[in-house]
Amino acid sequence: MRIVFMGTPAFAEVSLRRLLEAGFSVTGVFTQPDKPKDRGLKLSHSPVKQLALEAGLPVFQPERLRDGTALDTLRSLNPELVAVVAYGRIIPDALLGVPPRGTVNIHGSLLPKYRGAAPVQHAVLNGDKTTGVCSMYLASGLDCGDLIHSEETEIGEFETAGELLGRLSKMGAELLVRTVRDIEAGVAPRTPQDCGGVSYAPPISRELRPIDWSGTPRQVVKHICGLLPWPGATAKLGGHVFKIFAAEYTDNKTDRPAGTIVSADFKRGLEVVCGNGETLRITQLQAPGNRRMSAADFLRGHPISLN
RNA sequence: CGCGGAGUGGAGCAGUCUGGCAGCUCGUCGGGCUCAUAACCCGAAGGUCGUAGGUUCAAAUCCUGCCUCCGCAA
Repeated sequence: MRIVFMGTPAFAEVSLRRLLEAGFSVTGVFTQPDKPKDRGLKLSHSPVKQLALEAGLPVFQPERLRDGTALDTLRSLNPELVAVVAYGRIIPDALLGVPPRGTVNIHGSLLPKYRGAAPVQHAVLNGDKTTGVCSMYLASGLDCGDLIHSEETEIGEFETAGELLGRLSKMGAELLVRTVRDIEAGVAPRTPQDCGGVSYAPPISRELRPIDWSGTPRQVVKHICGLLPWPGATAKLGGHVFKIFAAEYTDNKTDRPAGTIVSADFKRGLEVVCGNGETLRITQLQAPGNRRMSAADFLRGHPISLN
């Protein structure tokens, strides 16, 4: 089976690695163009490109997919199947028509729930107890193709989107291998999505960062977890805006208003009132320009006064 | 040359501008007090101030090179 792989971030890299381990013939890899990144704006390439280079696979990084060049490239690779995992672009219909066995995609949710760019983050943000991954045929339209396989998993109470993404990437990789094998054997199922259950998971943006203390402690925790590792939920406490990494539930209740700091010492921790009067203890945070540390450590050197 | 911050006992920080005894809040160890404590009191150990040079009577502090770490932005 000649496969062309399209993908970009770490989530996709796991799938490509698994495909190669499973012995499939990957004849070309499409990934997003290199971009200036990090301190010094060094040009860096995607995890998928990194792996492709190590594996000696041809890498293609078209700036645009609709100018005909990408189509010619894909045709010249003569794939039987195209596998897309978090490529970061809509694949034009013209490209979908190239591989005779179709174009398959791994998506980080149980479609039709959470179509779009950030299914994993939204599953966490919404406080869902479970989510999953699924494989599907790519069709024109956002994540609306026919389903092939899916697998469900529970979301940990304090599991971050990043951690969940890591787990789902492994599940997705296994699912991809299984899917490709089934297609190869001609036994892959094909089920249209249930249009009644459609919901969307738009890209995560920085505007989502500020914590709304009027929510329940669980909602706040889910907000924190859903925005990690990026962009991170923020809270204004004692005059500074902190990035919040972790919090834990307490047994305390108070009638003070939401957002009030009820304790800020390294013994009791940094405890903040939520909407229903229950409090949440912030355990890991990061001050501007500083690195991440425990709330207790931070308070040793930066006392916050209660008022 | 994208912008910026930081390296100081085990932790988090102050001190650097204006050079002059190594400091704060904790932790650790020993002792004490209390019905009790995430409480209090007394005492102790623990630091080549990232590194190499320079200036100086004197450098954590000023100058120069280097190393390491981190934030923002993408």
